[in-house]
Amino acid sequence: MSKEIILDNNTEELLRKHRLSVTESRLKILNLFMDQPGALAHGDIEKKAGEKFDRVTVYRTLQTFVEKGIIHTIPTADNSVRYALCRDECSEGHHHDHHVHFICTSCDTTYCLDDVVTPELKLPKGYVAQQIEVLAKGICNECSGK
Amino acid sequence: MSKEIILDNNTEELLRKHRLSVTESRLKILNLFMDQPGALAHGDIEKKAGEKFDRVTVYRTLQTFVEKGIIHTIPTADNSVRYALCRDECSEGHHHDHHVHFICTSCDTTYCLDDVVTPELKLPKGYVAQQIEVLAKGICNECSGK
DNA sequence: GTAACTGCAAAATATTTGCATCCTT
DNA sequence: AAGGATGCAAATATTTTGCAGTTAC
Repeated sequence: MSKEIILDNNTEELLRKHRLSVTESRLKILNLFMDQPGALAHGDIEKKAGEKFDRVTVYRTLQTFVEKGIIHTIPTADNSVRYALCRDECSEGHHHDHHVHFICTSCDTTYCLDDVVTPELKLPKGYVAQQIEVLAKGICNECSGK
Repeated sequence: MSKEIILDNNTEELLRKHRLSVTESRLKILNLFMDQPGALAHGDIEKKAGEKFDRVTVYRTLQTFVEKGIIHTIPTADNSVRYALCRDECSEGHHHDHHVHFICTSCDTTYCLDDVVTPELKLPKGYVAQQIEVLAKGICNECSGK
């Protein structure tokens, strides 16, 4: 149906832009990221996709996307690894993740707050920062309004 | 037997303060943390301890220490989990990790920069931060001087 | 002596690799 | 047609659990 063509348009273009062949798994996984505001863990993807693809494919797809700069990992204090879409400024092998990540302690959603700028840090003498990540925990927009 | 109370004084006292029984594994693992400025991953501990204790003991000891507020986990973007000593303000079930963590891309040491204050963040409307973690990557004091 | 801790074995999870087959270009 | 991607099987690695023996208090 025509609905699928429109839906896939974005993602397909994104894949081509990164010189990746357009496959069903990649389109579907990419759509999962597009369809929701937060970040996804490996497990989420297996579940949400309705156990459609192999676990190994998910691993390899995520790894490819990270390498190509389509998604990035979000640091978390617990062991879990979460992935989120990169903004346009990210390019292969060189992420610009200067936005803030926000984890809601109520609904457990992880957001990339693209518009929140990472503040300046005064580091002790001798320390030179190349990249700064900010990870905020608290109550998100959705949950605080209810 | 009566132990070398003086040597173990620091770590032993710390364990007692948290009402943990003082055992050899706990003393040794705690000493590993005391003896170096950075953070340790589970694997580091197994290695540094000279394969003295069981892997399971390390898992359980680290978990106990985290629960009691003796150490805390440090978020990292790669999958690894690292642990570092908490400052005095940390108490059971309630960490005050408002200092900055710094990972040196040269020597791969993780530091807790206790004196660097986490800056204020302006979050979008509806978002309320309860805890903010800052993770800086770059060149550390040691490495930049060489 | 009792409760808590450790170490071994084994189970449960998570991640990686090899290879034959299928799909994209 | 050629190269890359997928899926299955299996190898590794990581983390958890149960339980018997040991240690701390």
